[in-house]
Amino acid sequence: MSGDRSHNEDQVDYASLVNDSHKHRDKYKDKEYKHKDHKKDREKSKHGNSDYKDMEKKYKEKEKMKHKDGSTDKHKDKHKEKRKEDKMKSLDGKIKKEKENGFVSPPHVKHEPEDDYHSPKYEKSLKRERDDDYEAEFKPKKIKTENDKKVKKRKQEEDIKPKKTKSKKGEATDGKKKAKQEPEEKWKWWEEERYTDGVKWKFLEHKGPVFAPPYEPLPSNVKFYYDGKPMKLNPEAEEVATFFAKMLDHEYTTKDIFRKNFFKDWRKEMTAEEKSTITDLKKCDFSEMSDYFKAQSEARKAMTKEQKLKIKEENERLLQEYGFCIMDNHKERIANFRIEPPGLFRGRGDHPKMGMLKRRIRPQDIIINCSKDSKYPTPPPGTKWKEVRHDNKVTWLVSWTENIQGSIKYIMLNPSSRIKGEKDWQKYETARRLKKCVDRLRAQYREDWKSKEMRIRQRAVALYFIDKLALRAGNEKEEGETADTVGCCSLRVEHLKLYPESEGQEYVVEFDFLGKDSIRYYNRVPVEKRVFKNLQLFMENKEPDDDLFDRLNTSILNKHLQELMDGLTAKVFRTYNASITLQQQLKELTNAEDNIPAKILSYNRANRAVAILCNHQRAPPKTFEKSMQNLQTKIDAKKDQLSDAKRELKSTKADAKVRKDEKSKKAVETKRKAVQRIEEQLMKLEVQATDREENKQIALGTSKLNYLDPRISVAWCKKWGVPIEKIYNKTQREKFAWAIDMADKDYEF
DNA sequence: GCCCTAACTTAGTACACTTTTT
DNA sequence: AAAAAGTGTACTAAGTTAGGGC
Repeated sequence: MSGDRSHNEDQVDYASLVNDSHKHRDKYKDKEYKHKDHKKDREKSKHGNSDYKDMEKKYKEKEKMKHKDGSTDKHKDKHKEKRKEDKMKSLDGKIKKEKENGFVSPPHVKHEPEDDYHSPKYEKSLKRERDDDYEAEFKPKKIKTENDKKVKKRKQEEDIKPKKTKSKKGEATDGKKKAKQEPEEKWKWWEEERYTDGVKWKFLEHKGPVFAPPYEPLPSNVKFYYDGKPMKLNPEAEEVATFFAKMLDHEYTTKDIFRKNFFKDWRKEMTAEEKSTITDLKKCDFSEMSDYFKAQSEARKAMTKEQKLKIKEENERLLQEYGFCIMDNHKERIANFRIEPPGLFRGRGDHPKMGMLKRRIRPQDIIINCSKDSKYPTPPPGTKWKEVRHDNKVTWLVSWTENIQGSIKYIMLNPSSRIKGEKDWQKYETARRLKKCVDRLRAQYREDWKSKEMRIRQRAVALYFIDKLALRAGNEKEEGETADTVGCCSLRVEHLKLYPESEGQEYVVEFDFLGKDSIRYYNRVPVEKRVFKNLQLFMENKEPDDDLFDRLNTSILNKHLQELMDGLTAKVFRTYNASITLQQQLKELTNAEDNIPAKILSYNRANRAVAILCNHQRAPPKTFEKSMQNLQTKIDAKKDQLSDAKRELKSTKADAKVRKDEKSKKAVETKRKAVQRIEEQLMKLEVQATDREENKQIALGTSKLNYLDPRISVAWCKKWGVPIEKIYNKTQREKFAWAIDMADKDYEF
C-alpha cells in the first residue's frame, strides 16, 4: 500500500512528527476559530433519503445537483441551526484564548439549558456477547487441569472474605504474605476459561458506594455579601454558593456561560426571599467564603504528622471496606467506589453547560447491581436504594443518573480486574486480526475511491483518514448539549483546506479542528491524488459548516467494517496503528549497544511517535521552562566535573608512568573509573534533557494505557534486558499483569 | 433505516504524594 | 528541614459501539 502512509506501516518520519507536534497545541490563539456562520435558511433537508445514485453521472453534473437538491444531507445536519446561530454571536466577540490548563475556549456557544433527564429504564435485555467470535485466536494457552473445576464453576460457594483465599491457583501462590494491599497472590485469570455467552460473572457481592460527606454549613463569622450587605443564606443556597466561592480563582468563573448557568441553578436553591433580593451575580461577594476555604486548605497542609496519618488511616479503612468486591471467588479492586460529590459542572472546551449545578447523589438515586444470593449492600440508615438488580450481563456494581447530561454513571472494577483485563486483551487480539487483513482492506478502500456511488467514496475516504491519521470515528452530537468537537465522520468543510500544491508537495490537506476534549488537531498531510479529487468533490457547493461526509455516519461506517472483518470497528484502527507503530519504532530505534537509559529513551521516542499519531496532548507543565533550565545547569556542572576528572586522570597517568609502582597504577584505575562514571552520568542527564524537551506537550500515558499492546513492551524489555519497572509503574504493572506473564521476548504483535 | 441510550473505553487535569535538591 | 521537582492517583468528562424499539 503505497507510499503515503509512511508513518504507519513503513517507517515513521520521526523527526518530522516531533516537530509538527509543537504546533498542535497552540490552539486557536490568534486565529479566529469559528465554524459557524451562515444563513440559516440554507437548505438542509434531512429527508431526502433517496439514496440516489448520484453517482452515475460525471463530476460536473453531480456537482450541480448534489448538495442542492436536498437529497444529500441525509444522515446529518440535524443540529445545524444552532450552530449557525452561535456563529453569529461569536462574530462580535473575539476569541480570547482562554488558557489555564491549556484549554482554550473557542467562541461561546449559547444554549438553553434544560435539565430534563430521564430516569433509567428498567433493565431490558442482554446484549449479545462477541466473545465467541474471537475464540480462534483469543484463547488461553493452557488451562490448568487442576483448576478446571473451579474454572468451570466459577461459583460463589465459598466466601472470600479472608484476604487470602484458596481461590488462586495452586502454583502461583505459595510465596509471600501479601502486603496489606495485595490480597491474593496473583490470580492468573488469563489462564482460565472465559465466559462466552455474554455472562460477565456468576457471583458478585459488594458494599455499595461511599457517598459524599454531607454539607457542613459555614461558621457564622464567614459571611456572604450581596450588594455590600451581609446576608445569611439558607443552607442549600449557601452550599451552592460555596461551590462558586471555591472556584473564584479559576478562570471558569469569568466566563459568561459559566456565570449564567451557575446563577440560574443557584437561584433554584434560594428561598423566595433570597431570590427576590439576589438578582445580579455581579453584586455577590463571595470573598469571605473564598478566604475561609483557602485558610482551611492551608490548615490542612499544616497539620501535624499524626493528624495526617489519621486521615490516611481512615482512607485506608474506607478503601478496605468499600474498595473491593467479590466477583466469582476473587476479591477484586473497585475503580471508583466514591460517588461524585456535588459541585459545579466543569465541561471541557467551550461547553454550553459549564457552571450548572451537579446535584448531590442520594441513596434513592442509586441502583445496585449484585448477585441475588449475595449479601446486599445496605443503604445509609433511614434511606433506600432506588433499586437492587441482578444483571450478570453487565459489569457495573452501582449506577446513577447524572443531572447535567442525563447520562448514566457507573461504579466498575479496576483495570487490574479480570473483567477489565480480559476485555483489554481481547481488544488487542482484534487489532492483531486487523493486522492480518489490513492490506486487503486498504486495497479495497482505495478501489472504492473510484466508486460510482458517492456514499461509497465518502466511506472510503473517511476510512483512509481513520487508517492513515488515526482519527476517531466522530459521532454526531447534539448541538448545544456539548462542546462543538468533531471526529472523522463529523468533519465539516471548514475543518479542511485543500492545497493542490504547497511547499513543494502536491495534494496537501490541512486539517484544523477540535477533537475529543476540545483538543486541537492540526495537521498538514499530502494525500493521494484520488483522495484529493474526492475531497474537492465532497466540498463543492457546500457551506463551511456543512458536513464533509454528508452521506456517512459512524453507524454506516462501522456496519461496513463489520462486514469486512468480524469485530472490526473504527477504533480498532487506532489500536492497530498505535501498536504496530510502537513495534516498528522500537525495532528501528533500539540500539543493542546502548546502555539502559539510552534504550529507555528509544522506548520513549517510540511511545512518543504513537502519542503524536494519536494526537495525545497535554498542557506543557507550568514549570517546564524552569525545570529545563535547571537540568541544563546540572549538565553544565557535570561537564565541568568531567573535564576536571579527565585532567586528574591525565596527571595521575603521567605520575604513574614515572613512578611505575602498584599504588599509582591503582590510582590510575580509580581515576579512570571516575571519569567513566561521570561520563555516564552526563550522558544520562543529556538523555533526560532530550527526552523532556521532546515531551513538552505530548502525553505518553494515554497511549501507553489504552492503545499499545503491552506485550510489545514486555517483549522489548525482555529482549533487551530492561527492567519492566522502567517502563511500567506499579499500577501499570497490575493492569498489564496478564501481558507481563505471558509475553516472551519474541512476541510479535 | 433511524433514533436513542446503556454500557463501556478513552481522555486530560488537579492535586496528593514521593523524591530530590538546597 | 524546607522547598522544589517529579510522579502517581483520583476524578470525571467525553468519546465509541451495540442493540432495542419503531
